Amino acid sequence: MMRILSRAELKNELLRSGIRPSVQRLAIYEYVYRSTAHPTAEKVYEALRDELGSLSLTTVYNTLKLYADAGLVMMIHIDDNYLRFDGNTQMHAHFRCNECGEIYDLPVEGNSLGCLAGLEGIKVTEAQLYLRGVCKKCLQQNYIS
Amino acid sequence: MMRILSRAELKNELLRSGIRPSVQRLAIYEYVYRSTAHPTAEKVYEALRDELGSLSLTTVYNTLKLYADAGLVMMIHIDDNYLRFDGNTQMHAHFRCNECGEIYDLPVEGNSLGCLAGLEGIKVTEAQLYLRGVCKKCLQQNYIS
DNA sequence: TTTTATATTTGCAATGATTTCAGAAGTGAA
DNA sequence: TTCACTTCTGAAATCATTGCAAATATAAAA
Repeated sequence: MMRILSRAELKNELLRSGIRPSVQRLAIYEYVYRSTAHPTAEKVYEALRDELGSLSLTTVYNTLKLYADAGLVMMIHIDDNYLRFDGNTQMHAHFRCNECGEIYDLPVEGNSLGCLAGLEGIKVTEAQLYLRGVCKKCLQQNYIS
Repeated sequence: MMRILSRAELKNELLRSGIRPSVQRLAIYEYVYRSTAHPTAEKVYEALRDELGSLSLTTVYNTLKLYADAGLVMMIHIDDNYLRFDGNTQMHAHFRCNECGEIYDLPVEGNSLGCLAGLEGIKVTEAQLYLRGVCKKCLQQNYIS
């Protein structure tokens, strides 16, 4: 588990990736980095609009795309309707509850790609494991009702 | 590896799932079942339109959704731009080449979820493993040029 | 400090895959 | 044949995401 970074350290992360840390960029990075809710672009926009005084949804999309290309955030495609973003770039799986729509992180232990065959001669740069089903909370509620 | 089913057997598969095998439905099922290209709805539509004389893109979408809910086909979310479908419902991973866009199947051996923690009390109904990178063919071409 | 060049942000319009919807066509039972 | 019900169709609507050109901010040079 990596230590939680301060705002100044997040700024340095951007610089290290060759990205100039404008006010908007740092705010967007910090929000996604600290969130555990896998926010959509819209969510990031709503959360920061007031705080920043001025912000465009286009900027949010552009910036998150920039970060995804730089490997600073992960794009999560588990939702049928929109793209989500995750500031945690360490290997982990995602579980989406079909009842409540919530997305949970699942830790991955050991070699997650050990079960895969046919990787010879292929260059893998990214791996995502998505699970769906019903979460603990919804299972209990369904049982009661 | 499961035996390849005949058209009559595919029809029975539909009936067993409580789906009435109309001309359109059977054609769509058979096309996705026999394809290894992870076709989009548009692709299915183009491939069957002439053969069937009459077909609506809406029907293709509705039918594929019906099959996905019934567990007869898998929805593949690996492509940023559109939904793809896979008639192979056995556990396997998908690899998408970032250069050519091609999607390949990767066999999964053993317990693919063995590396996961935090599954207690959760009901998992679906697992998808997506990989991205550069495929063998594109790696060779990049080296030559 | 001003000028200048460049990078970033903004808001609106466009895009396009997917869905909605209401009517048409098909199907099977009586 | 009629009736009730299911399926299909095509056009219009939806809406997340992207394109674009103008506005603004920033940093370096003069």
